[in-house]
Amino acid sequence: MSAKDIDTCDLQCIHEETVNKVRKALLSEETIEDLQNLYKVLGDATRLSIMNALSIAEMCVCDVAAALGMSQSAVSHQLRVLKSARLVKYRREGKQVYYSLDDDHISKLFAVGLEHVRHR
Amino acid sequence: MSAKDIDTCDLQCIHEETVNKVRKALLSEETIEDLQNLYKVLGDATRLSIMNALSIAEMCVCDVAAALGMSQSAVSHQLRVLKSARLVKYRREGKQVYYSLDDDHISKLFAVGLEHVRHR
DNA sequence: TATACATATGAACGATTGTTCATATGTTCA
DNA sequence: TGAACATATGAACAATCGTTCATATGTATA
Repeated sequence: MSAKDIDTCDLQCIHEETVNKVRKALLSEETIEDLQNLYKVLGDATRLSIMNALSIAEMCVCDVAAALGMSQSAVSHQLRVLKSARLVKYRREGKQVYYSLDDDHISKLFAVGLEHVRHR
Repeated sequence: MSAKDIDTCDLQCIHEETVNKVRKALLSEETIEDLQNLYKVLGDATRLSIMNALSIAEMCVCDVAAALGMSQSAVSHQLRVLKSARLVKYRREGKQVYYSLDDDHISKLFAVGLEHVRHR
């Protein structure tokens, strides 16, 4: 039974004070979920490559596909995901739609990750 | 045929200069893959919750399980993932193993994400 | 308005991932 | 050394995700 496990654990191993302190200070489930969604979007090589490209220049969908050697469809699908996570923005000009990183804040997200990865 | 598509695209829509410029400036595939792995690890509510908890206090596996209402097994599995991404470190003390965030740099990763999520 | 083209979207398939359950490892203390 | 306990790990199943293929939408131009 899980009740038994928890009890056993409560009695034998847990630092109750720490656990209570931590419990009170935890972020809300909603915030954690938002963070999860953000990082999940960033956790894909295709999307990171797209963001990498857009951090260099504003580009239309076709440009991105050509630069990365991907299909138009795949790029479009992923741009949609990036857009709904507010990581990229777009502007329409005639038939083309030009995408770019949403703001400088996004580059920072990218940069902090890079720092970690390169730090050994 | 994909060759036809690419040609059509090349002739009709691509800004060749931009594409070439971007191609040259792209991060290496290896770097992108490292970034992907990092963010993928962060892109899970359980692991974020664990990191959230550890950012408040160093804790043993049992404490974490109790604080988050999770099974010991699930916590252990995820701590392993966090460990291999160098996001947490541990020290053994008797039967218990105490985990904490690997360094202050990790809190920054967390914080930058939070900023984005909270910014509207 | 009809055609061409850039982009978006829906369905479906294969691959990846997180949990659970069962059990193994490793440490302490009698 | 043997029992108790904290932690780790392996296998397997369900759920989630990214791609492809086919097609729809929307814009410009003849």
